[in-house]
Amino acid sequence: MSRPADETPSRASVPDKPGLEGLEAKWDAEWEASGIYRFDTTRPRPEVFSIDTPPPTVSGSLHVGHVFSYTHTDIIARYRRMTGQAVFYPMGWDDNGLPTERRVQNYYGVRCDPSMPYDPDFSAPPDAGRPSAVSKRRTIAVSRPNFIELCEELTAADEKAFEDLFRHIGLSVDWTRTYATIDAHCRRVSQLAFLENLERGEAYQIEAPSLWDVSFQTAVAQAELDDREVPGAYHKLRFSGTDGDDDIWIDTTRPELVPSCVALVAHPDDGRYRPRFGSTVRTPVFDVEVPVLAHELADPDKGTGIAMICTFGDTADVTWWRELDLPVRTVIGRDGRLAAEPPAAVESAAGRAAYARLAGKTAAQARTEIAAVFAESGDIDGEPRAITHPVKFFEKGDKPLEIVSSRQWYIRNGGRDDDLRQALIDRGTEMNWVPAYMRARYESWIAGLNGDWLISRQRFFGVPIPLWYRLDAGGTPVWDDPIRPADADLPIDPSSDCPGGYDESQRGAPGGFMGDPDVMDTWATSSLTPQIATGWRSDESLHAATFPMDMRPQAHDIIRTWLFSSVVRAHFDADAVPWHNCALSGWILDPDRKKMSKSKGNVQVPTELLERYGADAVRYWAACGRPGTDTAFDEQQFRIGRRLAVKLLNASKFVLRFDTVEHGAEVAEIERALAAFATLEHASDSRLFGITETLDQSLLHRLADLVDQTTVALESFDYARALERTESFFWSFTDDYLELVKARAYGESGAAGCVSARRTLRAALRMLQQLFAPFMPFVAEEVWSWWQTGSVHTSEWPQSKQLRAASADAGALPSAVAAAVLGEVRRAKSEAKRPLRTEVVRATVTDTAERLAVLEQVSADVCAAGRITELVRVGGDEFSVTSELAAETAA
RNA sequence: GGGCGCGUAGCUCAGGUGGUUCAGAGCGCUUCCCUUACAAGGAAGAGGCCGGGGGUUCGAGUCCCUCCGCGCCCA
Repeated sequence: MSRPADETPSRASVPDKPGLEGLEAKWDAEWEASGIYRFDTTRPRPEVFSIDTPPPTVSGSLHVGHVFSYTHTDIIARYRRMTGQAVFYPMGWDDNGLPTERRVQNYYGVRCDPSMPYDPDFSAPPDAGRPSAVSKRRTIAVSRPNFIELCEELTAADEKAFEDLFRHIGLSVDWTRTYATIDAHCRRVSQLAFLENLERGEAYQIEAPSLWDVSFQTAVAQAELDDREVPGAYHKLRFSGTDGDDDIWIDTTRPELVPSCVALVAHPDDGRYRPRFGSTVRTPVFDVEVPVLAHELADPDKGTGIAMICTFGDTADVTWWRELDLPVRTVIGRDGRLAAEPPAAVESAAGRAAYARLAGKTAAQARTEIAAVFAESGDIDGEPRAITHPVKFFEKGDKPLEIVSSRQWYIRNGGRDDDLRQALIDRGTEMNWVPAYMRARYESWIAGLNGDWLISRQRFFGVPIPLWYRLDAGGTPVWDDPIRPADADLPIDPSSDCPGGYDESQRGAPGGFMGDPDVMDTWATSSLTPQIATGWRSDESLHAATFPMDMRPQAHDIIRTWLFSSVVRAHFDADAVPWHNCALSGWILDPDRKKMSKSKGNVQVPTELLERYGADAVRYWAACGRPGTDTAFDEQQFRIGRRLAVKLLNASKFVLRFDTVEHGAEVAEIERALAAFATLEHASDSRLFGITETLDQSLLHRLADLVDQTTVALESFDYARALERTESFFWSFTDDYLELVKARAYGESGAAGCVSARRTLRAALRMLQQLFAPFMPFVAEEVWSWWQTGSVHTSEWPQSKQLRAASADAGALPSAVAAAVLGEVRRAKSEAKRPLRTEVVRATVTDTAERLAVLEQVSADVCAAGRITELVRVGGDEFSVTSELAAETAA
């Protein structure tokens, strides 16, 4: 009985009492040691599957949302790996941006002062991390490079926690390939891409009105806006006619902006005001003469149908100001307060006196004050009327945005260029969207753009704009001709690095230079993750093997930001799409169907769930959430997943026992037949399989169908369907097939039937372990290790061809007929409240001739499983089974 | 106001190109069973005019229209 070693691997390692505990740590260590998830850099592009993993924001805490969508991606990665592709699966950390900046300020008690030089001897304050101590002292000013060092120090611990979580849930990430969006590599890519955009004219700076957050003291981009319904009040104000014209009454929610009023505007078709177009009126109290103009953006149904244009109250003002060529009369400053002096146009003593009552006040304070001023002058009609109206906010802010004029950097995105806009919409059609309807969100976002992408931010913790400006003899910056660094010097920080040909003493001095004070928006770096991960401009062979990437997984709420901006960058950098497939995941909702978020306090912590149910069970729950669909958090699903994992352990143990346990059949003959049977892959002729029984052939037929279905589903990123089909098959495998062949596998009906059963069991088990591997990698690897060599995760994905050959066209019917009869017999026993092991003296099956013929082929198995002594078949139209149970024996 | 998605058993959801297979799964509930893989299990049962109304068709959860309700994105 000699057998090749590789056909009898470690049978002894099937445990008596298999369990799930400890599998995560065991296999994570094993995978790390064997390096099976490392990217093979020698493989050519067609054999590579590259994934643009979303870098999680590491400044927050972990929650189940992280487990959810990352599991979806991992399932695809594992499937692709089993199909033979080299999977490029890096991990990034997003530690660039406001959330980290704020945490560092509070944690260390520091503030960033970009004007300070780098201090190489600086170290973190000793009381860092102790809020009570930090809050009692003054904040320490540090340079931007020092501040970034503190950010890196603080985020390192968070990144460790995320990596631990991601390892615990079995992400098959190549952990040798990680990046952080604030690290030197990312800063370099971000700056280099910006400089190339600048050279090609895709980036430009301009002094223009832009949306401004007065709390954060920074400009913000269109993609970061939220409209919020807030209370306001219409103030009906009198503008007096000139040259004897009637007065005009306007409704405004922002009366404090009257000193910045530059015109009135009504719709060109509005008969009420048409006679007045071209005439002028005088503003109340401030007494400035302004024109009455026409523009189609004016809404005749709003208020009195005529609006005042101020510089600037909202984005409509900006449009009117630009298109009607109006002057600027600024009153609101960057701090959100009214400037000390009124615009020059306010000349009258009364006007200036009135303005003095507003100067220095916040917009809200000034609003109250000016209502009093107008009440005194009689220019307001009645009391302000309370309304609610949508107002633009920075998504992270809590004060309404103001619009101030400032010098900012932009990247073109089609918002002001129809050709570019169309080109970017066309890029969307080059990508496969999962689910397909998500493309509509992308297209409608682009269609609604009304300006280019503002990328400069007046913040500290971010990637600096890598430019300097010459200062003329008067110390004024020469904006039009920036000094750019050499590529080799990147990344640079212009606040502490010197441009070539200058020295530090010339910083800020007339005839010297100054650094650009701004940093780039966090999306300006995140939009480059495909370039960052694939070695763009730094590892050209890696880049060639992995870009454009195959898959971008992400949540649907950031299509307008991350997804769109990435397409813009790849369009410019590579004249290509950044990836071929966009897989959009949904959100986790709490059981009340509300989105989970920290602020709502309904976040589930994954570590506890992983402890209680195991990683495979948590992954099971995640995998049940279909692509793009929001999924409610349901702890019940974890239990089901756990039960499935346990079932796989037990079913594997059961099937594998038949290698050693023999009953009545000729042991030597069975051993010999099984020895010749390694895996189905090695056989090409159906006769060689030795699978002679109809029920076994039928199972293989259904298994072939399953393999085809799951393969198709996974190819189209529909992991949920693949899991559902596999799970459903698996339960019928254990509940019906295993019961039906149990006796035969024990050898109770001869050697041939025994061999057929055992081979089928082993072939099916092997494939089921593989089909489950992407979903439940730990338990799959565990049961695989009991009898196979190597990792299941690098085994070849099952193919249906050999199965079909072995199934001899048996079809699915024998399985269905056998299961149906067995089910009826079980029901009879259940209804009689008798144990399932009760003997059935006679079972009479009524069915069609075709099905009865099939039943005959599987009757031995059915009788054995149902403990049926005599099986009688009767022709008929309606399927039914009458079971005569053996008499109850006296207790 | 515009766009997208969703409304199927008490709950969570499946139902690729309309046709005995589409009226399903799991959970929950009820009953039974310690059967030699599994009692952190197994077997069986009850539960639904597939949101309402029209239409196309020989035939519609499945396609079209409309209404109602819910969610998300954008104005």
